[in-house]
Parts: sequence; structure tokens; C-alpha cells
Amino acid sequence: MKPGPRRSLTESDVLAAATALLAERGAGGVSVRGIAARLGVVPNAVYTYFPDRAAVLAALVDDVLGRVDRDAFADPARPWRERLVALALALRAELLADPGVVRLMGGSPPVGAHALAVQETMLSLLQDAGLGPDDAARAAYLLTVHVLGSVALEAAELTDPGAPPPEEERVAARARVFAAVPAQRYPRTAAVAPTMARYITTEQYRWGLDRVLDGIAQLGAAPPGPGA
Amino acid sequence: MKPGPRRSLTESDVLAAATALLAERGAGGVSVRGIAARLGVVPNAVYTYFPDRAAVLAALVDDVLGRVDRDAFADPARPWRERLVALALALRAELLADPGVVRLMGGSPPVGAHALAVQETMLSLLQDAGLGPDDAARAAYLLTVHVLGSVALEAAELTDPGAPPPEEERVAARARVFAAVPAQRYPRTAAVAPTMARYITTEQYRWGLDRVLDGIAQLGAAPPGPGA
DNA sequence: ACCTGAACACCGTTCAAGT
DNA sequence: ACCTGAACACCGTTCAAGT
Repeated sequence: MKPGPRRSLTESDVLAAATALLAERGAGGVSVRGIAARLGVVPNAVYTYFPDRAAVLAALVDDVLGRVDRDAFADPARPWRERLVALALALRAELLADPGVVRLMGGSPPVGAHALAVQETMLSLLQDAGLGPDDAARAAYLLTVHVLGSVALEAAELTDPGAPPPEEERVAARARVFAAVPAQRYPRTAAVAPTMARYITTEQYRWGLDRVLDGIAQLGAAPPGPGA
Repeated sequence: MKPGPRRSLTESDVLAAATALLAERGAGGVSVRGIAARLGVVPNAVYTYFPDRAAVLAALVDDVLGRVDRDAFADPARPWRERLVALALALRAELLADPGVVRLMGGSPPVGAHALAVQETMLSLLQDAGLGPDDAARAAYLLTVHVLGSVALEAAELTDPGAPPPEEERVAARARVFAAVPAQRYPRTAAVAPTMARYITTEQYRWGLDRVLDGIAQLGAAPPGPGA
């Protein structure tokens, strides 16, 4: 093939190729050369569309964030708390559908167009809950941190590329790890091993979410008493 | 140099070299070849001590976790809540001292010896707070997730190797990013831009911690009312 | 057991050139 | 502007061999 302008590629093609590589080979498999090969193009052709590999990865992450259907949480008739839970569940589902993205999130802060749209949705929901702008922002921080932290904890165990195995299977694998913890050195950990094995479940995620939302619900109310 | 057993290296030497590379070149700079070169040894010599690069990185992360002085939180005379805050602050400080580690944490679950010791300390503190074993485990989950999520959010912005710049500087950089957010498309985000710029501060971290601990303090108490 | 030597199959990125 | 060709300076990992 000869050089020269052909417009055979678009930014979106590059992202599609990157997404395919992520699914097939995992986070480490998303290489500039791999993307180029998949597009039938020479490696450095990718640099026409993105300045470097990090930019491709950042766009890839934002792309995944764009897959959550934000309109689904817009209905002001539904209770705000229910809508926040639904949003948080949708975010987790999308990020864990291909857990490789989670590892890529560490590469750049979530300030892409879709990341901002998610923040905007959160702020909107929290203001529906009666919070002032700044309280809403701090509550959004709390929620973002919880989603990010949970998902990071879960994804750290999913080293194989592609969609994760069913929850029961992942819990069982984690249970085997904690069953092997020496009870002599870590007595308390060993005693709650079955509970710790379930850290990665949707149930635990929802439970944590509920505690966070309890805290948020108190924001407008009287200050909490001293910790008992 | 000739081959043959020389015991010139230890597992700990490998980790020290990895730590130095992390500080000098950042997370991506911790390479097997780089470690070997620093130790004056041929690249594959490293494989005598670790099965692969991932194992080196996992050990490196656990090593950093081992730097928090856990005895500092053992004093049962101090209120449990104060001790938990101190533990969470120490963990954050250690992880952000060289933010590259945070990116490496995504590679494997925190089940090393020092990670387990931290969990054990958390469980101990939470049981001092009067929680039963399973409630303590769930509370530890909440705390772990908050620490992980906050630190991930902060570290994502620290792409340069070595110790991060002072907080004021990082807030200013983040403020510039959010000041550029188009108010037309993201009105609520733009309205709270200064607050969002401060997500990465110790103050915000402590605030979030307090909300989480409020939730934990309620665990033994009556169930919370419906979200207002 | 612990190291070397050499090789395999990869990387990201740059620079000059062609259309 | 958009692509090729060729090169530079890297990777992780394996295998056979030496002591």
C-alpha cells in the first residue's frame, strides 16, 4: 500500500480495535502495534489520531463510561436513593464487564466527556435529594470513591482477559485464598474468612453503598454525635 | 563474570532495586531488565527469586504496605475512632509517598503478608469499637474500599515519577482542569468546580473517612430510617 | 541452586519521506 | 493531512549450558 491521505481510519476505529484487544488479550494487550495490525495499518499510523498510547487508553476508559445509560436515572418520580443505587450498580456492571479497563483507569484522571457526564448525573440526583451544590459535590466524591475502590478491589483478582466468571465461582476462589491464611498469625482475619471472601459480591457492594448513602442522607440533618 | 552459585542476590535486593526504579522512573519503569541492570546481573537472573514480573510487583506493593507502623494504633486507651482515622491517614500517606505503587496495586489482590497484617489491625480496632466479628469485617471492607478509591483517584493525576508536588500545587492544577469544563454542557459540575478541585486533599479524605465512620458507628445501633 | 549467553517475539516512539 | 518505511532503544521470558 502507498502512503498519502486515504481517510481509511477514524478515531472511533482506533478505539474499537483497542476495545477488541482489551477483551481478547487483557489490559496489557492493548498495544499501539496491536491496534495498528488489527486495522491493517503500519504502527505509527495510530499517532495521526492520538498523541501517544496513554491518550488511547484514556479515551478507551471514557468510552466504557459512556456505555452507562444515564437517561435511566433521570425520572424525578423515582426516589433519589433508588436512582443513585441504580447508577452505582450500572457503573460497576459496565466497569467489570471487561475488568481490564479498571486497571487502565489508573493511568489518567476521569475527566473525559463521559466521565464528566456521569459526575453531572450524580450531582443532579444529589441535588434532587435536597443537598446544596457543595454538599452534593462532596457526596459525589464519596460515591465516586466507593465505586472506584470496590471495583478496583474486585478487578485486582480478575487477571484473565474477557468477561469475568460467575460470582459464585469468584467467591469460591477467594474463599480458598482466605482459608489458607494462617490462623496463628492472623486470627481475626482467619475467623471471618468466609465474610472476606464475599467482599467482591454485588451484595457487599450494595451494602457498602447503603452505608455511604446513609451518611449522605444525614448531611442536611443535625451533626452526628461522638463515635460510641 | 562466570556462572555458578554465588548468593550475591537476595529477594530483598530485588525489591530494593524495584523500589528505586519506581521512584526514579515511575510505575512503568519497574522492568525486570532494569532491576537486573541495577543489581549488576543478567536479566533472567531475577527469575531465580521471582516467577515473573507480576510477582515482583505484588511483592513491591506488599512491601510498601509493610511500611505503616501498626503498633502506633494498638493503644486501647485512645478512642477507636481516632485510631482508625490515624491508620487510614498512615495508609494514604505511605501509598501516595510514591504514587506509582497505587497503579501497581491493580495487578494483584492485596493478600500479601503485610496486607493481611493491615486487615488484622483494622479488625482489631473495629472489634475494640464493639462490633461483632462479621460487622467488623464488613466495616473493614468499607474502610479498605474508601482508602483504595481515594488513593486511586489521587494517584491517577500523579503521572510523574517520585514524590508528588505539594497539595496546594496539585489542587491548583486540578482547578485549572475543572475551570475549563464547558458550563453549557456540564452546568452543575462547572458550578462546583472549586470543590471538585479539592477532591484530592487530605481534608476531603478525612471528611469522607468521617462519613464512613459515622456509618460504621451506627452498625450496632437501630436501623436507619428511610432516606429522606 | 544460581548464574550466564543467546535468542524469540514482542514493545512505544521518532524521523524522513511520499502523496 | 495521512500514511509508509526504517530504525532506535527498549521489553518479558525461555532454553541450554556452565559451576
